[in-house]
Amino acid sequence: MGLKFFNSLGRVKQDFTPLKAGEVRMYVCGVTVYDQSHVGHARVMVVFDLLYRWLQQSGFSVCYVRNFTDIDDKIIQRAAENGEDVFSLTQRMIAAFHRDMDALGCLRPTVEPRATDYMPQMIAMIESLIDKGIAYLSDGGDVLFSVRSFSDYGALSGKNIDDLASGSRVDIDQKKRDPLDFVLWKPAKMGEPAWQSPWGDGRPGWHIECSAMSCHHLGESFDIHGGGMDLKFPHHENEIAQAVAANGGDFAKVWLHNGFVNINAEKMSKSLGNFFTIADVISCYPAEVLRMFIVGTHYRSPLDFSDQALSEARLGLDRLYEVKKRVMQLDDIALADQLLLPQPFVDAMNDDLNTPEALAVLFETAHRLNKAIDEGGDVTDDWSSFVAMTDLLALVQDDATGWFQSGVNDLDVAHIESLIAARKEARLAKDFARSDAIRAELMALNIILEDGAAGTTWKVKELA
RNA sequence: GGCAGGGUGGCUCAGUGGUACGGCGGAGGACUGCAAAUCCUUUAUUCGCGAGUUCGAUUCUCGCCCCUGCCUCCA
Repeated sequence: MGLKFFNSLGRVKQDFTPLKAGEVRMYVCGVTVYDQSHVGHARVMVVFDLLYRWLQQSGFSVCYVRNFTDIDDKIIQRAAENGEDVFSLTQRMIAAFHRDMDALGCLRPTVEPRATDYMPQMIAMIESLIDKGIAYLSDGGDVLFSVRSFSDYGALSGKNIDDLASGSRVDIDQKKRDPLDFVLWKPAKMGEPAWQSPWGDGRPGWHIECSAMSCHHLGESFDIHGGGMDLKFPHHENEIAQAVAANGGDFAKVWLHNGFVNINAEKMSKSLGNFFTIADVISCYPAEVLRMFIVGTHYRSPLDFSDQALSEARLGLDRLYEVKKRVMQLDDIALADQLLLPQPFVDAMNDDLNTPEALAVLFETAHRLNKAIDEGGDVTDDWSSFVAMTDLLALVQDDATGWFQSGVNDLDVAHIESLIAARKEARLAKDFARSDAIRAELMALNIILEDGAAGTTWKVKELA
């Protein structure tokens, strides 16, 4: 079974064939850098990181472009609130974003363009749209895209212009010829950052940057364009309109949209204020737990965020680390010459990136490993598969012992180990009362002891 | 109002025209001085409701109920 994707454009699952054999060009909408990223952002980034890894694993050479929106109204507003320079705010937030992504195990894209570095490309695209009569300069000095001049408008989101217009929540703006027309370039107000253009000093509208940057790096037709479901309309619809109208070409062939992260069955978003930042979450849980939480649900399904959900992700990960720990305690661990992914895992990933199914294969492998260890059987093949799968998913990457002992300082470790040594003597002397007293003492400190063939090990008890 | 996506065991999450994957949890057992971990057995006559197509539907069709999202910035 080959690689298949559910293409939002047309809403069908279809075989994937890149435009150019062996190469995949993909663009993913990144973040607007005015604040910390939250769990919703984490989801997109992890989902497309998985896709990036999977495409490479499948033998493609991948050019992955993910932008930063570093100029926009919210950035200007936030910078003003902070009494901070726009550039310093965006620099800070980009650094924070990178920290979050590194913690989550997301690989850096091939290119991470920043909108402000692409003014000439955006201006050229807008000029081309004006030349073609598709964009116009309004009375207020805005350059607007005329939606009715683009016949395919609505193809991605399945919307019909007239339906949109009639039931619309869009404010009627007198400067617009049609309420759906959107801004390509807007004049700067006093004190705002501005760039020179044929229409005066100003800044670009939101949508044009993605069209300009994606086409600049990937050409006028490329393979995959991704982002959150909420970007489908109007953002992606507008990107298509701009790029196709200006350049011709098909723009993106496959559109992939991930579902939302919800809290209490409600979308997590900045505007509702019901969000947790990635930094918040990873201060309470190992970052891999957040990744596991995301990987455990298919990317297009809604994902309910809660403390309980994170705990469950952690417990699942614990099981995996438990196997790793047991394998590491084996005398002679070998890896096969080549780490082969099990076929069912490959099939699952090929099937529109079905990570829950892929995880099921991983857990089955873990179970077989445990069984083989219990029975003293050969572990090489399953362990090689286990490593191949966890490496691909970027899970279970920590040292197993460290995973279970995280958050304990050196002083406590010394204390724990001295108690374990004392208990060992008590056990040798068959003084089980003393032995149990020590176990109880450590349990009170949330430390669980495990007596194994190789001696006693300990781990931190997780608080549910 | 228009459009889109959902409703699967205690929780979570896959999936399929022939009665359901995995994880968490529960129960019993094995192992252990006691534990923990692991293993074994077990835990949905059932996949929102009703009707239809079919030898057979949770999976296809139609209707209904409920939930969420988009239609304004949003990953």
